[in-house]
This record gives sequence, C-alpha cells and structure tokens, in this order.
Amino acid sequence: MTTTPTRQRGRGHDPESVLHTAVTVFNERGYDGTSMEDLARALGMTKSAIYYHVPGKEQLLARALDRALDGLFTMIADPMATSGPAIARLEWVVRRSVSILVERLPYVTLLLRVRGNSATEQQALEWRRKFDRFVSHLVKEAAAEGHIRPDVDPALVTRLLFGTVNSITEWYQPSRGGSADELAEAILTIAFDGLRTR
Amino acid sequence: MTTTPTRQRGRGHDPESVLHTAVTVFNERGYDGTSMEDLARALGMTKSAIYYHVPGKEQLLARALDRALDGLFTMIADPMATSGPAIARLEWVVRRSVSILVERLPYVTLLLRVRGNSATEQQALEWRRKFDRFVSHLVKEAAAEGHIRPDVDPALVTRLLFGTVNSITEWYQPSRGGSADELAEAILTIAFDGLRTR
DNA sequence: GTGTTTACCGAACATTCGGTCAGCTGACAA
DNA sequence: TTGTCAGCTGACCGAATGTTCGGTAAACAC
Repeated sequence: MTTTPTRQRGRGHDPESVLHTAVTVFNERGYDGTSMEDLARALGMTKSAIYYHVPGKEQLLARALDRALDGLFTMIADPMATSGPAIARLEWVVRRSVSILVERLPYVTLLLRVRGNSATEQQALEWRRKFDRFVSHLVKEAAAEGHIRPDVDPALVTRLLFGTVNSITEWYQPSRGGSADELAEAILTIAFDGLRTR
Repeated sequence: MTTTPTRQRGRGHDPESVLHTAVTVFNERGYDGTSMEDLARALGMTKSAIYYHVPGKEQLLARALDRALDGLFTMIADPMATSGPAIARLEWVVRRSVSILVERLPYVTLLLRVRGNSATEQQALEWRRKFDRFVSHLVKEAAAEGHIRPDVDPALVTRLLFGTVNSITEWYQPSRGGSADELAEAILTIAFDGLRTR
C-alpha cells in the first residue's frame, strides 16, 4: 500500500489551482484575449509546465463551464423547482440562481460570456438555452396562474428578470457588497414589488 | 469642379460599410476572437483590402466604441437629464438609454463587452464609469427626494436597473420583438411597479 | 545507493496573427 | 490614346499563438 496519493509535496500546483487561476485571468482579459503566456505569468510557472497539469487551454474552459452548468442544472432538478405553485418555484429558482452565481462567480461569469467560437462553447450555449427554456416555462406558468401581471409578455419578463440576475457578474465582488441572500432579496423585492414608493 | 465625391463607383466598400460589418463580426465572435481574415471573409474582400479603407483592427474598435459613447453622453447632456425632479429625470434617462441601445445596438453591445485589454478599451471603460457615476447620482437623488423605496441601497438599485437595461444586448433582435418604446415601457413598469399582481 | 516518479524548464514546433508593400486593373478625364 | 488614380490583389514580414519535446533536479521508494 502506498501513502495516500491525494496530495503530492510539489510546489502547490495542481489541476485545481491551475483551473482556479486560469478562470480568474479568463474573466479579466476574456478567454480569447488570454494567452498561455498570460496564464503562466499569473501562475508563476512556465507555459510548458501548465501542460503537465492540464491538457490545454480549451480543456480549462470546458472544465470551468461544466462547473457553472452543473450548479444550475442540479438546482432545477430539485423538487423545490418542480412542484408547487409556479410563483413560489420561480422565486426559489431566482434565489438559488443568485446563490449559485455568487458561490461559483468566476465560473458562471465565464459561462455568460461564451460566444460559441468552438465546439466546447457551442455545447455550453446549448445547455444555457436548455436552462433558459426551463425558466421561461416557469414564468409562463406563473403568469397563467395569475400571479404575474398579464400586461407584459412572459418571454420578455423572463429575459429581463434573468438579465437582472446575470448582470450581477458585471460588478459583484465577494469582499464588499452584501451576501447572496441579501442580493437575492433585493432583486426579488424590486422585480416583484417595484422600486416606487407608494 | 469634380463630380460629387461622396460615393465612388467602386464595389460598394467604404470605411463605413467596413466598420458596420466589422462590428457585426466582433459581436458574433468577440473582438479578440475575430481575426482580420474573418473580417475579410465577411466583407468579401482580401485582408489587405481592408487596410485601404481603415487603418487597422484597433481603430475599428475605437470608432465603434466612440459611436456608442457619443450617443450616451449626448443624452445625459440634455436638459431632460439635468433639470426637474430626479425621479422624472431617471425615468427619462432609462427610456433614452433603451432607445440608444436599440438604435446603436451593435456598437453599444461591443462597448458593454470591453474588458480593458488595450489603451483603447481602457479609455472606453473610463467613459463608461463616468456614465455610471452620472446615473448613480441620479438614483441617489431620487431616493433622497423620497420617490424610490428606502430599503434598498441606491448603489445597488443603479446596478440592477442598468443591469436590466444592458441585458437587452444579450437577446434583442431588431427584426422580431417590440420597439424600443415598448421595451422601455416594460422595463419601467417592472422596475418601478413590480411584476406581482395585486 | 539505485531506480522511479513528480514537477518543472527551455527550446523549438507549426500555425496564425495583424500589418505592409509593390504592383495590377479598369473606369474615367483630357 | 494616353495618363491618372481609386480600389484592390497576392506575396510577404516579424511577432505571437497553443502545443510538444528532450532533458533534469529534487523527492521518494526500496
């Protein structure tokens, strides 16, 4: 029996830490705007050393996108998203979406910026469309059940609602600003009850 | 006197049409993800022909960003944005922002995706921050004047409100979907009065 | 001590990048 | 008919790209 092979005594670089740093840099400069040299510099190692830990640039992207999509699809498989009044399910999905977005911020940020330039990106876009369809259906149900104002197209509501949620990635920093729960609360308050004092 | 030199009898390529196509492709593949070869293919000309009409790739970006920023800053110089009750000014700015976003969709889309990878991009980001500060101030005034609910931080309101507006670039297509006015109306309805039936 | 594995480096790879340049072409003016 | 010139082509440049490879120092196994 060998000693537990979980963690070697190397310099502290492993596939996980490479991915973490890579995603950070991808979000700063954009995936296409990031060279393997940029990554190497950020990691404090040479370009070639990256390939010891990870198969290549596109695999880094694929793994990152998987992490974001996994969070979202695990969520919408939850009974809280699939049973009960649509308006309650919608509220829950928004709340959880904000949580996931905050917990996995860099991964979800990357996902939301994908343009479809490679097979990897196109697959991610396909999953995103699947998620959008789920939410869109939810909003339509809530409208049909009479819990959402009937004078705005449900498809438009979906886009604006999740446009708002997703815009969090544009500015949120875990250090400052409120918790995910506070954020979700603010979004639900504004979206459902409105900004205006009355 | 020569004949009006406005339009030559060439193949119909001029700096304007090159810019227009370039911005379209930039938005499809991302600026960094677009090569001059890609542009040439989309334009139906060779790479080198592009350089007859336009100084280079970064200039194309700079001109596009200028077009977006020009629209936004012309707007916030308008008296409608600078005098009267803050809540009315805010409503007007949102309405006009949606209009500009729709009218100059590809240019604004490009602006919203800039990450700061070059001096050109950094300048654009600096202008964007200036615009954000203007809007942020407006929201704070509206809150101080008691027209916006006091239980959500004005800075957060600004980000979410314009996150919603900006998210239009993610899905809007001039062909289908409503007009800019209808869009603005929907956003203001949701943001100020809320989605919930009551 | 000997052999093996881990984690890395430096050089080189083919390819693609944005950009340049001499020269061609066809429409038009004189 | 000749000259001009806008508009373009194709060959090419040096630099940068993602990736591979031969080698190697240190840590570990026995």
